[in-house]
Amino acid sequence: MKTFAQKVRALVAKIPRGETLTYAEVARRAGNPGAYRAVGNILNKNRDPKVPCHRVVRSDGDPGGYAWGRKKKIIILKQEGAL
DNA sequence: CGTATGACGTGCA
DNA sequence: GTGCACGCCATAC
Repeated sequence: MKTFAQKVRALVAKIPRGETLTYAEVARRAGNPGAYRAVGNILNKNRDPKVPCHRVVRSDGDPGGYAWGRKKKIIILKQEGAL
C-alpha cells in the first residue's frame, strides 16, 4: 500500500511536458478526490527533482505555489509551452 | 495519539 | 472583481 504522497509523486511524474494538472485532478487520480490539500502539502515537503511539481497548478488557473518560487514555476511552464 | 500546518477549493460579504 | 473565512485531507512534529 503506497502512501498518498507516493501515488501523487508518481502521477505528477507522468504529466506530459507542456501539460498541467490541477491539485484536485492529481488528488482524484491518486484515489483521493478530496485530498487536494494533501497534494500540495506533500509536494511542498517532498519536492523531488524527479517530479515536475511545477506542472501542477490550481483549479482557478493560478500557478499556485512552488518551493523554488512561484515566479520560477511560471517561467518553467512558459519554457515548456504550457503557458 | 493529538495538535498544527499547507503549493487548495468553495462560499459569502 | 477582490478579500476573508471555513472545510477538507495527508503529513510532520
